[in-house]
Amino acid sequence: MGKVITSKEQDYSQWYNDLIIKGGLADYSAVRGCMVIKPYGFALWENMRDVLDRMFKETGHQNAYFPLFVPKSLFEAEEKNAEGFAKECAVVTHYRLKSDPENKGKLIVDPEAKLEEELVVRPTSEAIIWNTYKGWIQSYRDLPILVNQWANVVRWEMRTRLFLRTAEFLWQEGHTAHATAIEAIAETKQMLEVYADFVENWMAVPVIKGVKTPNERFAGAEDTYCIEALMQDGKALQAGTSHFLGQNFAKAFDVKFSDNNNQLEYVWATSWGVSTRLIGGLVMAHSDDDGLILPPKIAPLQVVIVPIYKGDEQKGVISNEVHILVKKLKALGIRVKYDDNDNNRPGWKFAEYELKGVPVRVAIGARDLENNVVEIARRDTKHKNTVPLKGVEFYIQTLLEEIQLHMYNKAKAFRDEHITRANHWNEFIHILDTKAGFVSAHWDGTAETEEKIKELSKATIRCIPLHNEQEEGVCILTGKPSKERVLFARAY
RNA sequence: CGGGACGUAGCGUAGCCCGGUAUCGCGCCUGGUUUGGGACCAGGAGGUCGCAGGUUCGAAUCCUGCCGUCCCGACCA
Repeated sequence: MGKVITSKEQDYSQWYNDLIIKGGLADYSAVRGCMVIKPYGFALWENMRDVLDRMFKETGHQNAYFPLFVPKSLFEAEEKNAEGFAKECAVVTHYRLKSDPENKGKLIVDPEAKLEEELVVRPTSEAIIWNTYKGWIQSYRDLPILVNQWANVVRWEMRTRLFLRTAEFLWQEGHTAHATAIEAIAETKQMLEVYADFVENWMAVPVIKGVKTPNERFAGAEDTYCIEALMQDGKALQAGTSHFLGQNFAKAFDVKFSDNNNQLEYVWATSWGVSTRLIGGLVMAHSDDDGLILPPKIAPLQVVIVPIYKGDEQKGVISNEVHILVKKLKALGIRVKYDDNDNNRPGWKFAEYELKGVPVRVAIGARDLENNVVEIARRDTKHKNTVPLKGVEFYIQTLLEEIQLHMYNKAKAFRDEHITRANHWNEFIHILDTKAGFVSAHWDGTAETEEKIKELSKATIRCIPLHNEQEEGVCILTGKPSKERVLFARAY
């Protein structure tokens, strides 16, 4: 027996860690709070990145790259943003090490090499970008600026979790500049739709689109839109955010443009991002006790073919047949691997690829060849089927689509079953403690009540859903009047 | 930053209470037999017992300090 995964039931956190580590997505590293993304995990990220990147370009954006370091004076320019991130910033104070005169072979920070101005390692890039945009924008003819960057950022978190929250993580951050508020708001909403489209249709994770309350808003934003996903343990996960920044950064960095009446106006801004955290969400939304379950559209490997043979002669015959099949599958654009490694037996391979979440497994043995069939196993349901070898590539192509759809539908059914209405406080707590998931409830709209609910229940307002149904009611905590329900949940 | 657990071969562990140079499983190497759900036999390699001090003839084991990791909480994408 090889790698054993802790069951979800027994210890959800450990189950999650086991999937990441034993599934080969990532490793712990020598750096506290930082992880190594292994080739299999990075291949998954690359697939996600490529799709998103294409979507960004289709919506008119271009990629650029801004510095990792932000001078402190720039960082603090937009006060709310700076305050919001201040307590999780890594700061560079020196630029040189030297040999320790008292400890041979060791190094110390050279006290002579103190920077005149500290450099903040970016927790997000609005500051450095808006400082740059100031030089790019004079006229309305320079607008809009639609830029995205793929980058790493650092947020010095107290507590880390693989993919969900690490000190350093990879993400993309879009930063756009517009002549009007209307246009900037449209951009903010457009990118939210792009994220929702990506997460639902490529990652097979259903999301709820909504707006954050002022409390939960991005520091420095006028409005934060989000997509919220639900994990199998009933906790919510913010999967992406898109911010309407108003003129806050333009004012902080003095970015003005002349409109067509030669009037000077401050520029309107947006920013939006998704990160490697999505991988954590993907894992927790779909996987089971046997390992990862990856949606075909972004799985690094979509099909693995395992030969079953006695002796080299049989293996040769099977391999000849498989090579033809591999070619056919590749011609259809399917990512396939033929695992003819002699070191592991079929049973081992079955378990290993299930652990890694490969959507479809094809097994071919001598017996199958005699009958001109192969055995097809799908990862999501674990169903096995014997199908004719002839035309099997089309069967697989269809099956991959079916798996993608099934994964989404299953996750959506789970999500929908876990949106529960609560009308009284006791009911609210009871749902959170027993069933979890989203709780739809009335709230009086004040930050104080929101805080109080969070303190008492550990649940936060995940969002006010877009196009939310208006309904008279009373706040579950204070009994004050409310005109719509909002979604609460305990969250990652 | 608080609470808890832990640190012994690549991984998972026993030994620690009661001090005598380290157990077992997986993995790895060699050879052979195997291959339809994590194969078997035989032989073999691999260890600063987290780090630094201390006690002792002798420390994985006892004492002190430090470091690190994970889990739970507060904070956050």
